[in-house]
Amino acid sequence: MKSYAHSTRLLVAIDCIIFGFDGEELKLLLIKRRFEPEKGKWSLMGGFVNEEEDLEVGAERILHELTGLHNIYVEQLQTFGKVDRDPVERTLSVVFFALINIHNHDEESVKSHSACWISLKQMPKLIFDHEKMVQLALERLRYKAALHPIGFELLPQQFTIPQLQKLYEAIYDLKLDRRNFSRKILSTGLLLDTGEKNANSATKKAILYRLNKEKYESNFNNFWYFMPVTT
Amino acid sequence: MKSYAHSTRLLVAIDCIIFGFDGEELKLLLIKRRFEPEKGKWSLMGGFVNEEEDLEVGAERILHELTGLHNIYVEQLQTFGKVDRDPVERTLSVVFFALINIHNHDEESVKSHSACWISLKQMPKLIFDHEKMVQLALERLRYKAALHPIGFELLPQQFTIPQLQKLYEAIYDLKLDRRNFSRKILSTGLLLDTGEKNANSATKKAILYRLNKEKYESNFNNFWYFMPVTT
DNA sequence: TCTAAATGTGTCAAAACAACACAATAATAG
DNA sequence: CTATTATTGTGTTGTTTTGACACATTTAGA
Repeated sequence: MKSYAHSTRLLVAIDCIIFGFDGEELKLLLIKRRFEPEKGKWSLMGGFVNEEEDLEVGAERILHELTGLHNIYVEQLQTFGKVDRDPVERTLSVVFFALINIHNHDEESVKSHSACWISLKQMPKLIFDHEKMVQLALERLRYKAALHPIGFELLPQQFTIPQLQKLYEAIYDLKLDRRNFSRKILSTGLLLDTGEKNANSATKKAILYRLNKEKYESNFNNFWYFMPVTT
Repeated sequence: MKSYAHSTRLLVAIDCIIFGFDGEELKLLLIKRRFEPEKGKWSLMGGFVNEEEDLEVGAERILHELTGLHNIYVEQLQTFGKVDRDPVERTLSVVFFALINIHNHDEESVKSHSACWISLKQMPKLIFDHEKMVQLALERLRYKAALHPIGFELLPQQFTIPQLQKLYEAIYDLKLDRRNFSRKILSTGLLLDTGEKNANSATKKAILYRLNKEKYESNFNNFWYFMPVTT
């Protein structure tokens, strides 16, 4: 048997939601679409699945094409398959989201794609159902970051507790108590004191930490309770 | 423009993981595959996506075909797309999982598909990558049921607290303290006392509760902390 | 050297939690 | 009819965690 006697075969795309954090705001790397329809409009970075390519490999290819990076945090979000989601032809979109350090990317390839880091709070209109994808990705990020230590993927190797707090505040769009946050984070044992201190600070220099990799990996699938419960 | 000038179109299947609970064990509704390859082997219920059919609609169609039920709890899990996952031809599988009351299903259609409720602890070998799908679905169920009140989907309309506890113990494969569990569940306000008591009990009859729908819906996306933290 | 802004650490009362005890109910055995 | 046994409902207690808040320390710049 070489194939199933079934005719409906669909075009399959991969779209990537790329999160970054600039120290103040949560941002997305968006591109200006380079072909019709909707040419010139804001869009997620995407591409079609190749014939002999696994989905995850396709996602990495597409992410690499835009950012120049390998080995970044990627997770499959969901597949969007509404019949009319693409006006040209029915196209399934397998959506991934990625977390990267906003300062680690290839400026050239970003430029050549007319890509831009845009704050989640100033999101422009996006093509097709891409806004729904972003919405879902944000929910998933909030969900996951509240329970698993993935926030670190958005920060540099060395970071301070106040930086980490600002990140969580950006993700959840709320203010946290400095002292309680610090206590909670330190109690996880995920942070290792590097001995160094933050250089560029106008006031008291904060301690630089790095991630405790062993603890991170061994306990990744445990639940942490980073966020306060809101009932 | 009528289509994209791109040739790779893929066959897309939908596979459904159907969870049930018989009062003691967590079970899956599995079928014996009715066509080649792997004819006669255990498999998840599935089918191909129709040309003019949304993914969710396809999932409901497939679930209805096997169980005779409509309006059941369904959630998209993930899309499996390894190039060689189906030996015949590359086929994407969009996987859904469903939670149903094990006593609500059409015996006839279940029989005609040679389907069977099988305990998770006695799972047979499954075709292709279906075991991975089940594994992922179980993880997702554990994840979700710890934080959101979806367990109720597996129980009859009226249920007792000991029944609910047995359900959670089955999902997480652990023993819980009866008294602490009761206190925690009641404190959510999700349970309404029906005034009735469990009939078929050899000893003290337990209070029958039903779900507080308003609370269920309004607070569904809040986090509940049903399960103890294991750090 | 004084000020202002940010950081590190500590306190305390309230809430949540795990471990455990005891009384009430209902079928069954004697 | 009573004792036994299994199960259910509810309470107690000491410990831990949490949220709200105070105070001292560091650094750049006035």
